[in-house]
Amino acid sequence: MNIGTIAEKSGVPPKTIRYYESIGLVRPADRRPNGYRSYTLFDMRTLNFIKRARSLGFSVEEVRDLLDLWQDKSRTSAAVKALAVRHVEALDHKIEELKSIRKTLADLVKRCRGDERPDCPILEDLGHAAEGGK
Amino acid sequence: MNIGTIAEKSGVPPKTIRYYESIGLVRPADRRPNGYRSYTLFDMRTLNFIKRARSLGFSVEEVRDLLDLWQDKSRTSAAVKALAVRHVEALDHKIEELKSIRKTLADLVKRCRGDERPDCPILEDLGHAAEGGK
DNA sequence: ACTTGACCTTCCAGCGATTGGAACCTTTAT
DNA sequence: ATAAAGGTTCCAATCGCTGGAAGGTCAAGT
Repeated sequence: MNIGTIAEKSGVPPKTIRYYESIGLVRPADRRPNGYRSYTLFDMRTLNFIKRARSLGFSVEEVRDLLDLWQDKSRTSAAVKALAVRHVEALDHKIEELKSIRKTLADLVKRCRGDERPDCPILEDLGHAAEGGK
Repeated sequence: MNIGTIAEKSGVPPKTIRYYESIGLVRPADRRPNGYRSYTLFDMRTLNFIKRARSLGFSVEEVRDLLDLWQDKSRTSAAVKALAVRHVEALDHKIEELKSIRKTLADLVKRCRGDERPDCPILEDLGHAAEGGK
């Protein structure tokens, strides 16, 4: 399988696959006599694993750890769970942060008339943060 | 006021202030005879405005637009509101995305025993995404 | 046989928003 | 006199790709 084929089948672009190889996230692909990378179904599974893990918001370094655990038959599920729990906590933190921002901004938006006049509570908040915030 | 002083007072690090100047987000600071940047209270207000806007999640480009509107006395509050509404929508989108990820992952975590044994629904999900996802 | 187009290769650069560090100059305090 | 603390510039790194240039290879059509 050439890189274009596995890219299409896995949904991971060729550029990204080469990038993953360059940072050692996937093992270097075998090469054909012409220099083309040659992929197997094993590589497909790995790419799908990575893609899924990335879509769940794990960083590339976390994915590296997850791949290690995946391949390590003597792993403990506790180790995997610990990694995942940390990530859920990070997600919770981020969500709360965004919700707080959203609330502040939505309040300002609600108080802004949004007409042709220049006075606007949004700009006032940003401008007066000088006094209020410090 | 030297850059260190305004940095401390505004909470924007010197490095960041110079960066903002380099991308034209703030006007180039006046220079003293020795080459040091010299700041005024006007600059303080601008930096505070930027800091507040950034803390509300506006991108630097959005902050640029907001600064323009702030300085433009003939602006309409409708223009400001439109910008803010777009940003609230972007926040909502991001929050929903993270919540969805969090839910998926929290379910997997719940189903993982987290003991000394190797079998783990989290790794199973990631590994079998190959068949399930495609 | 030749050409076109689609693939593959490598390497370098850029995105966003800083931040760190090196190498150097100036001011302030001891 | 000297050392610490501040300022200056410029280049590089972060994270996770992605785009583009310059070139080699392959399969199909004329």
